[in-house]
Amino acid sequence: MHISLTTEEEAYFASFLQYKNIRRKQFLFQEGDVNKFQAFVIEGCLRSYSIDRSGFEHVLQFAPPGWWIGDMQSIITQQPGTLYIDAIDDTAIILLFKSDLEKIYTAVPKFERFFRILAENALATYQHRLIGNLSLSAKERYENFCRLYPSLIQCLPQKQIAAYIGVTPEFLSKMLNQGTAKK
Amino acid sequence: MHISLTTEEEAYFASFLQYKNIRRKQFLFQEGDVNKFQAFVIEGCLRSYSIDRSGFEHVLQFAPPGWWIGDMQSIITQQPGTLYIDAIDDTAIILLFKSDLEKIYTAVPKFERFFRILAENALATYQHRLIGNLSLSAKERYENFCRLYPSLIQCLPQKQIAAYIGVTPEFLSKMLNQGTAKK
DNA sequence: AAAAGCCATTAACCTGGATTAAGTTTTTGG
DNA sequence: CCAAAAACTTAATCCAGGTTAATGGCTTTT
Repeated sequence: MHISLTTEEEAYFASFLQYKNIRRKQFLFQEGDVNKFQAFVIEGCLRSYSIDRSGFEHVLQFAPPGWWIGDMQSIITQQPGTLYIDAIDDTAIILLFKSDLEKIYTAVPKFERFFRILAENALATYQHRLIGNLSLSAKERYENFCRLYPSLIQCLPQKQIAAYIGVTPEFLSKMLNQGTAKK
Repeated sequence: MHISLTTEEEAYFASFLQYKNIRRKQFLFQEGDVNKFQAFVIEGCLRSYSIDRSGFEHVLQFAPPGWWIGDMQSIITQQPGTLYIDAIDDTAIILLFKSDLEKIYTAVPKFERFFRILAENALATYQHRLIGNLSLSAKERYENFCRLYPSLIQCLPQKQIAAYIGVTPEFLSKMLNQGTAKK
């Protein structure tokens, strides 16, 4: 994806990767920690979210297989983060530490390109979601969600979807059950 | 900022920059165009926004001096964009074309780093704003806005601020005038 | 200097979604 | 396999913020 590597470059990169398993409901990262790595999901699913002062969760991102996740603000500044990241299912991930990534950038500048492209794509995705949150109704945001994460609709508790699109679980339930004509 | 350059590198980079002036209310970019450049603001102020199907504007970004602006989605994919970009005041900008930027990346890989860091910072900013839109009241979003763009509060019409924080101009006006004790 | 817009304000009324508080079903961990 | 915890549903009530519309002050255009 995005760049092509020699076998040595691949091996060099792979030498920094750390494999890890996380059990359902366990935390990878909590508010107040300094986030020192990005995580790449191989199997299962992670989520990042914040908890507001009333105790409600707001989901920033789900990470099914193939997605990267981390508390970007904290990774960049190396200050304590504001997000939580935990596992929705038992999950297998690869960790890539910021300190290693900096070595990699120096040794193989091609990786700057790879992560630049990654960041630019993510940026465009968040801009699109923000516009959606400013201009669309709850139902339309739900439909967008279904388009973005088709694999997750079946396996995700409704309240997680509610926390992503920005409504209460009660409202989402009402919304889904009144489009349905009932005998 | 972010990287250090030799004088040759600086000159090489500068050779691609195109200076341009835009008059207040004129468009730099419109929905349906393919965005072929990023713009860097030297003086004045630009804004990017979308128009929803009811005709309401939603501001994605303001760009006072020192900020970059563009329709990221369109720049990446080179497909027609969904945003509008216009000038709030008479504005001086520098254009950097995507096609030139690709040459620059190849010639001086350091620039990959520069724009990676730029994209990562922007990404963290949008994540933060999204969390705010999910968890904060209109008044708190207004206060955040004042913190983010202190230089703009005075010179920006209220309806633009409303379109950024996600409320109607009528509601913003009500909100601002009822905290104030009158006589 | 009249006309035409644009912007801010105010006020009465409306509504999408929140809150609260049950009750029911499903999941899960032991 | 069972008890407890999560997750989902329903319904009544409430409210932040939207809608509509009228008014008056600026600014721009002619």
